[in-house]
Amino acid sequence: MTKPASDDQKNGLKKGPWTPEEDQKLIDYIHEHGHGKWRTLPKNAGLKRCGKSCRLRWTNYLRPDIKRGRFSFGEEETIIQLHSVLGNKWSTIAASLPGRTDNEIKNYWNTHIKKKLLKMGIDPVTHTPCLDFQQLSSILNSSLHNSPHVNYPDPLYGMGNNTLNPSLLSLLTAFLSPPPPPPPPPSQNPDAVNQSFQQSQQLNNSIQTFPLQDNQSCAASQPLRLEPHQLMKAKLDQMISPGTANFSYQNSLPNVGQQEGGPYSTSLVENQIAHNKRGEPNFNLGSLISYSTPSSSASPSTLNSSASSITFVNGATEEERDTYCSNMLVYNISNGLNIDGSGLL
DNA sequence: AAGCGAAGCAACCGCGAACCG
DNA sequence: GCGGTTCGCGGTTGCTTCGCT
Repeated sequence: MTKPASDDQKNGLKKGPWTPEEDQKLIDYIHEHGHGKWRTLPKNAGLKRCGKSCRLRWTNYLRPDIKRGRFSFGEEETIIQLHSVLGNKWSTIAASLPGRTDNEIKNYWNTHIKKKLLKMGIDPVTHTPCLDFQQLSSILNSSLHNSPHVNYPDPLYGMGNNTLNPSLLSLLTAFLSPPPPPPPPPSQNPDAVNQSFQQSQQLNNSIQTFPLQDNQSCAASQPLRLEPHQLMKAKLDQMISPGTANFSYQNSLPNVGQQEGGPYSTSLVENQIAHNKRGEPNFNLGSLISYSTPSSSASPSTLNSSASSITFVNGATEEERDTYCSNMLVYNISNGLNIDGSGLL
């Protein structure tokens, strides 16, 4: 059965892929007359296309300022951050990425980023973890037992040299993080969009602290989340023990040690960067995490003496990320690495 | 080398907003 | 204020390419 002819076809208008000749006609016409008046443009340019098709071809493909090629790390992260604020406002997102079209970003989101977020157990719509504990546990176990690339002797450590297994900690980070506040209603106002983006940046740059609780209270409130907390605490306690941990970058990040109820001693685990076969850094989450313990002068009333806290330096500016390699999570997602950070190693 | 499915991407479609007389 | 027209956006489709068997 043949499809009925559309209005465009009845009008003798062509559909489908553009030929180089058609492209050249459109380019020549727009160079001479500028764009706009899309309705009348094709006739004036001698094209058997509808105005809509011409506009799309120009804005998505022929425009001289279009940037081609692979999305950079920064671009990908901008997309993810803006999407978490704006949702599927592709044209608004595209406005923040010079040379990229809304269509290109939309395609890239649907074919790359969305799948990888899902693979990471992150809901691409809400940008919050969508794994339950059983799924998380399953991934932890499979990473421990089945990783063909990196033989981690421990699900949370690297090769036993105080290097945290970055992927699993990123997973835990996502799993343990509270959901972000609901996004503001979408707006086409550029000022409002910029403001939303800045707020998003500020939110991401802020420090999120998750106090570790004792077993009883944790089990009582959120039994399914008990084990990761306990596990992380135990591993970090072990890692931070005197003489075994290396610290650096202490002065390079926001002052995460000054918190209400302090003073705290805060250190960042040394950032140890492996490289994959392409020579690209395979970020270690060490730079994402600081570990705080109450100093001897901390008031017991403000902080239980047996408690510790894990502080996530979640985000930071692009420059800080680039400099201190603090966003292994997004990097791994963007570069097709496995959840365990292997894949290309 | 051929067949097949998956992935990637250009292009189309429908709808709503903006514009204009 | 209203109706018609144009434009732009987001969702979807379908063709091409790639990779695996």
